[in-house]
Amino acid sequence: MAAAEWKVMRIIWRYQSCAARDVYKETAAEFGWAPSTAKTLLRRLVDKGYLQVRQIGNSFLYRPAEPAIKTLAGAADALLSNALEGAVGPLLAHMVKKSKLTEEELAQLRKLLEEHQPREK
Amino acid sequence: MAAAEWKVMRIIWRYQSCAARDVYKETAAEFGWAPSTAKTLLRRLVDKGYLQVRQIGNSFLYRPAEPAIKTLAGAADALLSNALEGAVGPLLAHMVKKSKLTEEELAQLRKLLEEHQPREK
DNA sequence: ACCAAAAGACTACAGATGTAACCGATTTGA
DNA sequence: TCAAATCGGTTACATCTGTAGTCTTTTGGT
Repeated sequence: MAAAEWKVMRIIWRYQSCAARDVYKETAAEFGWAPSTAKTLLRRLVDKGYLQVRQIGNSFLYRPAEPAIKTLAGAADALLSNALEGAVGPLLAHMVKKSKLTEEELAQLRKLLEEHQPREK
Repeated sequence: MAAAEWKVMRIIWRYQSCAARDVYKETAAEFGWAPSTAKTLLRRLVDKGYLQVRQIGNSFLYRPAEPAIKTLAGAADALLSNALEGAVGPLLAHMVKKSKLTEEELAQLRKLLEEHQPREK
């Protein structure tokens, strides 16, 4: 998924489900896109299976084809396997440093690390 | 950076510094690429500033323009800002679950999480 | 000194991405 | 009811990516 497509996905996730118009209202305001740009992106996301559409009267309702976390996890996996094939530690460290995390998220991550079987060196 | 480019970067990182021939030997063996494919990728990576070249005799020596971790961190940052703009927790959790980490890496991550200032909810 | 091998440079071309105009159908406000 | 706004669909086009052929120059071997 390319950057412009992520922008559209984020909007859809926020709305949970919305019409083309909602999307291009936002992309116009946020990025100055022409409506047709948003429409093209929506079509491509449907083609790729990231979005589903349902017709409502003369108009269409877009919604994510799968839960956001699944899509995100897929992207993360692509990065991991594309980029480093195994040497993930330092990258995770970097991401933890740069991220804003809530107390619950921190707790969950600590728990995961406790449970994590270390790999032999 | 696209998938094919990552493949080349990984080879260069492994060699630290190498000639075009080393790269296309590997890409031929691993992915069945024609030598020219590897050469094109090398050129593009130089154009984009990911690789530096130095001439050695009639030939060129390629090496990373910046430390691998910096390139990787950049890619991770792009994913974070492209994809989710803030809601990193569940993604990190996913990555931790899927990763193989050494004992040292686990320790470092635990330490980072200890020190991490939680964000207000 | 010559020729085959190898290096890098240039060119190619299909598919993906970023960005958008135009078009015909329909809804709707006046 | 009639024109304006809107909808989704189709088409466009420049750039980037994946993959590779060709050309010219260098060079190592004989």
